[in-house]
Amino acid sequence: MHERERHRIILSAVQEKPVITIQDIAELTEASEATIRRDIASLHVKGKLRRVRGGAEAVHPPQLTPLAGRHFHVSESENADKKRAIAREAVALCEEGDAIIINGGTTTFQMVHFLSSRRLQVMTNSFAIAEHLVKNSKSSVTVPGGAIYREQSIILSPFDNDVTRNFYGKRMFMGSQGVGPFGVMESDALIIQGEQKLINQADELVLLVDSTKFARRSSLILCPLQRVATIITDDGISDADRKMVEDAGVQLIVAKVNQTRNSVSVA
Amino acid sequence: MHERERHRIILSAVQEKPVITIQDIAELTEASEATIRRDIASLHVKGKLRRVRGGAEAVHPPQLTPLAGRHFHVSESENADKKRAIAREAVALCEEGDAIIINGGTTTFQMVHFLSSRRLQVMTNSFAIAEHLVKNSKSSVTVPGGAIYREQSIILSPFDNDVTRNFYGKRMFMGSQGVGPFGVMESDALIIQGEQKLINQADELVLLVDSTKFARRSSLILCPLQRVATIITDDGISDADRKMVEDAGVQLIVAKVNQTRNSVSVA
DNA sequence: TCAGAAACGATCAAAATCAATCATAAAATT
DNA sequence: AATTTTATGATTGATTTTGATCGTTTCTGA
Repeated sequence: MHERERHRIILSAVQEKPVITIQDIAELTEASEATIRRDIASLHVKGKLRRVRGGAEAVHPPQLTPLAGRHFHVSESENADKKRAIAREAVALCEEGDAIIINGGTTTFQMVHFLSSRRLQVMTNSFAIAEHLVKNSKSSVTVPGGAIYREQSIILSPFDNDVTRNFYGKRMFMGSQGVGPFGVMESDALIIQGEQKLINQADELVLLVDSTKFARRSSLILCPLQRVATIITDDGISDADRKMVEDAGVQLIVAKVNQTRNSVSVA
Repeated sequence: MHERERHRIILSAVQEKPVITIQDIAELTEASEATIRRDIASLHVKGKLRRVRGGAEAVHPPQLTPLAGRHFHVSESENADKKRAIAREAVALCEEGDAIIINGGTTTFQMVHFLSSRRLQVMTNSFAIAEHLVKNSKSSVTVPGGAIYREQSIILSPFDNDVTRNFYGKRMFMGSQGVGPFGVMESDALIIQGEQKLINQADELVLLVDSTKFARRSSLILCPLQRVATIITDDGISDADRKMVEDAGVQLIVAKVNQTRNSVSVA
């Protein structure tokens, strides 16, 4: 067996299991342990994996991330204050007992903080949101069936016959990658697939986007702007964008970012 | 078992329960207590957990779980060592890549510890199991759609049209309230409803019950004993019960509970 | 307070793993 | 074809890890 082939096997093995032993690979490749050690050492200096006593482990620690997915987290922290202010307004729209749908996303995730003292009927395809609400609220929580995608923390099924059909929401809350006159845009086809299903189950769509999203464009159009009943954004929105939204007949709610608590602003 | 793998298990265990004992981990990892002490000391200086007398605790404060199911947790601690030994045998039946179904329950939940270093395709109606596997394993995780019941940590839908139908498992692992010649018994009608759906999606049923369950009777019969392919229990099972199981044509696996460390048994 | 139990730290021997070396086989070069 | 280079496997001794033991400390319950 050639060196490259062994390396391929080693790297693929290290992806599958958090740690692999020298012996495992030696057996797998029918090479001697000495050779495997050299291979691992070589891959280690190339940064393809990390060498540990007894074997090797993946460079990306696949392990516990408090919520789900590192990607989810970094993106979560950007514009966190804006997103939080927007989320507060979103929750303010809800009355006790309402049935609502929350589509997964970093902005909509912020809603959980304000939902903890509420009692609603929530359907969400976000595993992270469901987890948080189950633990920290009195709301009833419903999820669609399907596989859990760690990166986006989304539950998604390729099938049409899931319980999503049996849920009806007064409102559906969703974020997006970008908004323009052409409609609501997303970049991930996977996400769109799940969103489409939910959209049909709600009367009103409420879009949660920070003001930077009006400048962003993305590749895939989720739905036309007219389908959206309300957009909630922050006070960084431009007059042009404001007009664009209102021309489309969409209600606009602008959340003040610094206003909330600790009004110790420099004023 | 290798150092990294042990560390993974320890961290995953400390996350699930606020505090874990040295013995628990020693049993879980089949390593000596001395080694676990060293591991904990090492993880302590790395700041991954906090070392306390008798074991370790999560570095993050226990985090109030007002509704996360206290019932679930207390019941979990009863017969924990037996349940864990049984769960170990259950996971040992699985081969890499297998598609399996895990029905929610306190005994089956113990399987997650041994699954953390495996890569399987898991379908489960237990929110707690799904949560743990998503965070601490590389297995693919699929859940049925429905409402989340906090008390049992179960996802349940009254509808028939969920994605459960689209999942097939080589084996289904389940616990139960009681076992007798009449069949497998449960007390909660809600649980039965969800279990019935899953049972039809698996070739083999594997029943995980500690030996006390053979004496317990319950009101509702889930399925006849003949439907079960394998029963895994602990070494407290009586000869009569053993015979009863074998007469029904069910394979019996007896997990040794105290076998692992400190073989200072009275011989 | 005291005795027994449990947990701890230190120590040592055994086992596992590693690094270094060398001989051989394969590959590449001349 | 001859020779150099490289890769591999085996061996040996060093290093690290592990498990068991023992004496000490800490906890627990009477």
